[in-house]
Formats: sequence, structure tokens, C-alpha cells
Amino acid sequence: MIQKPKGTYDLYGENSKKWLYIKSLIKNICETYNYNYIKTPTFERSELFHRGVGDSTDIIRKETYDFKDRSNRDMSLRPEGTAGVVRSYIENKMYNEQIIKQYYIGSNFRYERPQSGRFREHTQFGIEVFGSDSPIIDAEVISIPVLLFKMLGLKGIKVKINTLGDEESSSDYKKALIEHFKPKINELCEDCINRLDINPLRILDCKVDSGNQLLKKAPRTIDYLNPDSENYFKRVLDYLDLLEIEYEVDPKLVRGLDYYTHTIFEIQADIEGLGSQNTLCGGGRYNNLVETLDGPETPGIGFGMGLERLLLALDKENIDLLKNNNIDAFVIGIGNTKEETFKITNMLRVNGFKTDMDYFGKNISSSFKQADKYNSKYIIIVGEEELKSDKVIVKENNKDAQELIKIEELINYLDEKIEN
RNA sequence: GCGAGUAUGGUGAAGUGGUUAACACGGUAGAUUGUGGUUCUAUUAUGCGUGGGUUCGAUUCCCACUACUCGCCCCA
Repeated sequence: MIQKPKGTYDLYGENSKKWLYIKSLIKNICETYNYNYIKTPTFERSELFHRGVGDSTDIIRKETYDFKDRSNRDMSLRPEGTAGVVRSYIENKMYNEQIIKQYYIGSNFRYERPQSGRFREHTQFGIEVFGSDSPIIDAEVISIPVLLFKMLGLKGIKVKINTLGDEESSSDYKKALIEHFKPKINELCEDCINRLDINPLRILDCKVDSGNQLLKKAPRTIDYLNPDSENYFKRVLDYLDLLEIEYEVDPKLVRGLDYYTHTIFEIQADIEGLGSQNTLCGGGRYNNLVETLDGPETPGIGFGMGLERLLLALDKENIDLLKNNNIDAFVIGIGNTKEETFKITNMLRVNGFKTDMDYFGKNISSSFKQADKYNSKYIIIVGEEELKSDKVIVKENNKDAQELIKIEELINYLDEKIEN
């Protein structure tokens, strides 16, 4: 038997209903904020990710799915969403508009060992905004996942925020970090020793050394901000206050992708059972990325959110997304009425009623069971006797009373009933 | 890349070196050939991840492989 590839999953049954529900909620929220849907290819030239995401990141160094196509071009399945959207922004010259606000939902691929809340193919909902360096946009971008989690009823959500400042600030900060760590680098783990040269920021994120005094005494980003960067960060926080979004400034927060500048943030769910996979959403500002990928100087900001992880969190919290999971009508035929049953079912469907029918000619008892399973609001019985006068029996589920309704009046009848 | 654990029907699982592999859920049929969700009855794995070994005999013991799960690293 052929099995699915490691780290992938099949979406079906109840889970696919939850999935579609979340997707439609995301769509509605994004439309409310006036964001436009964008879809970019699932694979791109490998170079895009090397230059965009950064050669020093773990994602690029050891987690991409790389392959050569039949013309021997280097391709990669996308490991994250931002680089492709930026490429599209530049290639389609969207910079002719002053501001572009977009959202996407799509698969990302990373070659990792799977575990709870982590897959080799996972889906991210993300948004990217180009063209504005207003701190209002930072607050708006953060407010979107916060609203989504709130609408889903997710508790224990924590927004963590930090800033890297502009290029000057973060380069000053990196120097300070190297100076701080270099003399005693041997006290740290092997990974951190490597990180010192590749990306010293990531040492702060190390969990092996998190108890080490060297880390606790490490310089803090916010102490190395130049006045402009400091002022910018303050305004972002002010706007978050204005929207009454709770947050926690975490000077040690850093991210695994190289392109970030200024604001970076993570949203974590403090939920038992999520373990270290508790980051539901991460993002930040990337004011140099468009230029890095050969576009005009353009500020940008965005986030990515793992839908599998979100679903897992909702599951752990016992949040039921399927409250309205039912159909309007189930049609049961009795006797030799298969054609009429199918026809009436079709009539209901064409008129917008969620309808199903018994396809097997089972006995009535079984058909009623089936109707219950689908949680049908109404049961329609098509019997030979009633058909003689062009009528069917309509029964509200769970009630004994039933009515004889003319087939031509059936739609109006159900319309009125279901409206109420 | 490193570490630990698990592998028995559609699902959750119990179990044993030796003729019929518990139990529960789900499925199907019937009691009820025109009215249900309760109940009752029957039925539902020639099979215990794959390959090899030990043995008179292996689902059970041993080895390898594979898959899955959970940690670490990293990330969504």
C-alpha cells in the first residue's frame, strides 16, 4: 500500500469542515480590512528564497525541498510565503499603486522531522502590506490575527513584540552582541558558537543556553535604537494601545528569517499540550526586502500563521467550530418513487436548500437514521399514495407532527419555515 | 541532524508460545415490507506493520527494516 509522505496529512471528514470554516472566517476578516487575495506559485526559482529569506537561516540551509526541473533549473518548494509575494509585487509592478494590502492562504514546505503541530507541508495564512511605513499599518497588521483569535474564542493569547530598529540601529546592536559574546563564547553551546558569525541575534533565541548569565546580561535591542527607530517603535505601541490590544515587549524576541527590520512580533497561545509549537503567528516589518529582490525601495510588513497549529489549539481548547453543521432537508422515498425522490431533491438543491437523499432504497428506519446523522432540519417523505395528488409529507425533525404539502408549494413552505 | 516510544479490523483498544483473537464504537441486515433517533438480535480481522531467525508450532521471543508518535534543534 502506498502511504502519504512523511509529515503530510489528508484533510477529510469533520476536519475539512473546520478547515473551510476557518478559511471563510479569514476571508471575511480580510475583506473587512480591505485586503486583496493573492496566490503565487507553490515553487519558485531557488535563488528567490536564498536572497529573500537569507542564506544564513536554518530554513534555507537545511529545510528546503530543492529540485531541478527538466530544463535543469534550480527550483524550491516555497518554505514561506513572503518571498513569493514580494517577487510578484515587483514583477507585476504593483508599486505603481501607493499601497498594496494582500493576503494569501497556501502550502509551505520544510524538510523537518514532524511532530505535534509541525508538518513538512503546512498551510499558512499570511498578509503582506507594501508601500507604507506608517506605524498605523504595524498596529493594523497585528490587529488582524488578534481579531481572528478573538472571533474563534481562543483564550490565552499573548502578543510578543520587539524591534530591531533600522539598518543603523541593528548593525550597531549586532556589533554590541558580538563584543559581548565573543570573549566567553566557549561557555555557550556549539550551535551558538556558529551563530556568532552567521547571525548573532539568534543566540538570544537559543533554548539550550537560555539560563546562561551571558544571555541574561546581553545587550538589549531597545538600548541600541537610534532616535528615529526608538520613536517609531513607541508609536507602534501607542497605536496598539489605541486599539486596546494587549502586548508584551520582549527585547529578546528575534525571528528566524533575515529580512526583518523594525517591528517584529509573535503571537503565542498559552495552551496546555501545544508544547514548544505554541507560536501560532509570527511576522514583522521588512523595509529592505523589496530592494534586496531588485525592486524599488519600498517598505513592507506582514505575518504568517500556521492553520494546522491554529486548528490544534482550538482542538485543545475544545472549541467547537461545527455548531451549525446540518442540512436543511433529507428526502426519503417509499415504494417505487426513486425518480420523484431524486427530482424533488434536485429541486430543493437548485433552490438553495442543503439537501441529501437516500440513495440505497433502504427501509424507512434506516433512512431516518441517516437523516439524523446529517442533522437534517426537515425530513421529506415521497410516498406513492401522496404522489397521486402531487403531495409529499414534510416533517420537522424530532417532532411527531407532519404535513401534506403540494410539491409546487414545497419551496415556499420550507422558505418560510427555515427563515423563522 | 540527535534522542525516546509504539506498531493487532473502518475507529478506540484487550490479549496469548499451541485448535474459535476479548470488549466498545462505527457499518450492514432484521424485529418494524409506509414513519425514526431508545431497545433487542444477527453479522462485521482465514488476521495481529514488512522481511528474516529461534521453535514441532510465532500475532506473542530475537534481529533488521519501514512507518507512525513524542521530545530536542528550528519554526507556523
